[in-house]
Amino acid sequence: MGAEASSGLGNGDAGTPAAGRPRSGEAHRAILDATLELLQEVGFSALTVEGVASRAGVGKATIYRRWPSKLPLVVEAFGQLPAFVDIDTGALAGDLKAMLTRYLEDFLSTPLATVYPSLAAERAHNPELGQVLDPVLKGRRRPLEAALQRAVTRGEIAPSVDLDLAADLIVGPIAVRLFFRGMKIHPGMVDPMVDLALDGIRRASARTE
Amino acid sequence: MGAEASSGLGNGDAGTPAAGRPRSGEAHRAILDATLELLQEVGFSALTVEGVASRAGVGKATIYRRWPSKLPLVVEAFGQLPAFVDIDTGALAGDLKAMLTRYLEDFLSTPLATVYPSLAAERAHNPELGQVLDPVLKGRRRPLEAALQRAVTRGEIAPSVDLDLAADLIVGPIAVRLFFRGMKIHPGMVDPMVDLALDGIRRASARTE
DNA sequence: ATGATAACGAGACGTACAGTATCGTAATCT
DNA sequence: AGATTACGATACTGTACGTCTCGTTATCAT
Repeated sequence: MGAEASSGLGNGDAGTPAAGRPRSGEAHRAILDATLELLQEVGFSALTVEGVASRAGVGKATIYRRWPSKLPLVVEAFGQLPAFVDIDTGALAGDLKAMLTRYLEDFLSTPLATVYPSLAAERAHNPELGQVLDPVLKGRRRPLEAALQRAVTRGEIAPSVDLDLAADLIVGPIAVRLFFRGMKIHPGMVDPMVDLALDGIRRASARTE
Repeated sequence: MGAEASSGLGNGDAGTPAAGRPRSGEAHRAILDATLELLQEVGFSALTVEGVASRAGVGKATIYRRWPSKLPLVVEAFGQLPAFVDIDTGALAGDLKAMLTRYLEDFLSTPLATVYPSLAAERAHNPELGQVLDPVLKGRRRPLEAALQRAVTRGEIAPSVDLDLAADLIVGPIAVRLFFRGMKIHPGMVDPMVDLALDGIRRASARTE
């Protein structure tokens, strides 16, 4: 366990002299866990640092020693939420449908639906957040891009297609409905959505090949 | 003070019993204007009701007499921001490209980019907001749906196409890039985006017609 | 061992702001 | 004229951020 691939801002470790008592990894994890729990229970805007400290059994200073404010804490907690999982079915349509269906399930069992738009809202008015957030978001999309890249290799779509735009075309309708329109997306809705987007992408392939 | 009462048309409310001093339409507008100004200047999360009252030259009670909390105030101010403007060029692609280009311009000159995701974030955790917001959002989309409907009438796309989904497919990539990825969308980017989405929609037409 | 250093949980503190309540005043109705 | 209600202003309560100071504890250097 552990496998702390995402320790984030953690101490870069390079020859840290480390005088004095070292920071407690246990407290670190307890804080992130409490943050995720509370995000799920009360949502982002009602989340308080005092509540996190209390839930984690930690002093407020212990939180502020690690994160300068509430926002970066939430960003790091967000980074631990499930992202796209790469599924290789051998065909693009199958990959996308499986991956999106899986991702939608995660939305029901995690605070993703609350945290995602909150971070988007904050970044609109806080450019620094974007710099912290973008690498995380990029990592979360990677499996999607991998599936598209496989389709290119397979010859399913032309190399000339803008894969970044294609990914946005596929994810776009879901994001709009989920976040802006507040619709709950029926799993059965995924297939027609993917088909519609894929038709556009394939057509673009046919035209430019 | 105020020498308002400018002229006649008070509130011509039909049959308002209206005992006592009537509410000042001038204050109402000043509040909404101040809200929009401050949304643009400091963004949603830094907007305070006290700041709005001060900017509008109004007491806080005057605001809370009209709106039960900060959120509905912002929703109403949001409703006054520019939405899609229907442009009829005679062809769907032209309509959409013109409308989206125009809309993107509005994003640079209004607080839309800040307010939109903030409301989306709030609704995720506050169902009541959705009920207030949905009619507003629906109204803002209407020109988009009108253009798609014209295309159906014209025979450009099949009546069997899910126009609601089609609209989301067109708007989706822009929303994702604008709000979640924080990209600034070059006007020249609109055409390929519309083309890609439209290819999918037309293909669906060809298949089911 | 012994001391220097720094993190720990707890919580007091100052500041800011939401939302309510209360002023005295001003506008409108009967 | 009197009743009623909104007005701007401002005091008030409650909550939460972010800072700071406690006494304590863990780790390093000597």
